[in-house]
Amino acid sequence: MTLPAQNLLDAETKAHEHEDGHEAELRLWLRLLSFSALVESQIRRRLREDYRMTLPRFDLMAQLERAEEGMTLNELSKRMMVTNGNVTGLVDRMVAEGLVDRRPAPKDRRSHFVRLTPLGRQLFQRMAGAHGRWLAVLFNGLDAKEMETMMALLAKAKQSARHAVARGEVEIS
Amino acid sequence: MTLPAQNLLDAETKAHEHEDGHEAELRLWLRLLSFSALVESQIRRRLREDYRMTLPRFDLMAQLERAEEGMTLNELSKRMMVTNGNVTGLVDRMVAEGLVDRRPAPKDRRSHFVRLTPLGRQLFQRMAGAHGRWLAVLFNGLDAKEMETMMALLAKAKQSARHAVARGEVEIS
DNA sequence: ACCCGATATTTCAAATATCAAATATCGGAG
DNA sequence: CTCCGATATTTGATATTTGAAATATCGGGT
Repeated sequence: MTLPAQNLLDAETKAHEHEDGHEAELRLWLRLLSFSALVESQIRRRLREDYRMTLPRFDLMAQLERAEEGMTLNELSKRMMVTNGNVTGLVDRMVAEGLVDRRPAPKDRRSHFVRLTPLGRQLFQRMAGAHGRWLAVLFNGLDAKEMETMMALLAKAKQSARHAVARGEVEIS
Repeated sequence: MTLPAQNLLDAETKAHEHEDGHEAELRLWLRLLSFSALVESQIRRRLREDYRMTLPRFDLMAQLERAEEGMTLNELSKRMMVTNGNVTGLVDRMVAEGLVDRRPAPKDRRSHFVRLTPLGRQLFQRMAGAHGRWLAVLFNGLDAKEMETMMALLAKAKQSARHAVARGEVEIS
């Protein structure tokens, strides 16, 4: 049996080094979020000012750029990691603007292929060049080796998160 | 005067080693985005399922948690890196739910302080614990040293981006 | 052929987000 | 004190986003 004094000490120690227990993960996550919000706001602003383009539309076009024949809405929504309904609305507006077109899939009457129109492709190419240059400026403070390290760590982190999700471990309270 | 053949070679070389020129930055940025989207979607889901809470509301509460007396809408919007109008709407809804309260600032009649209600504070504390545990599971694959490295690199990257923004370098086409 | 669970998309309501314009107040220069 | 540029917030229009439900089609088993 432990003495009352010992119990108090345990509790205090625990509360101190605990305070939550996962400080490092939280700080890392918050820092990642604030960095990406900063970069994103800049890209958003430049796209708007220089090309009258929104970031979601640009992202969608970027997905389509390498798919000559286009891809289904489903594949788009998976790659963009957004919901189906979201992509439907985005595509609707972009079709109206002539940036992409929708056509029935040949084999499967449930699905539609979306692809860049020549206009969309042409516009995207101009934007992509500028986008790359903006990123280069924003990441200017990192050298090649640091970027490589960060790539590797992000890959590892992503793997980790994927596994946790697949195993349903995030459910553990 | 260069020969036609030389011109062709130049153009080809340029196009090849160029192709954009900033591949590393782009890949790093995309990887960071996909990782954060993955983590975010998990946190969003757990908040909804376990606490009927949305991520924006949780983020707002997290900002208020350490400010006993609350803070102005302006400070909130800066910290959350979202627009003023966005915060106005969020606070409106959260006041209606009794999670936060709004009161006039004592000195400055333009501004209002927002702070957690006792109910909001109590709820946030439960959620924050779970949130930390979710993050710990998601980041499980990184050891302490790797997290530290990533923290440092993100700090450096953020500095870099800040400087670029401050100097208006992102404007360079 | 018919049923049925799975897949692809759309629809709908509500929330979130941006941007621009409007409103209110502040605080200092003259 | 008054004007005026700066600051704090709200408002309104529109776009984006989610989550859930509805619709349509697929494809295998019977």
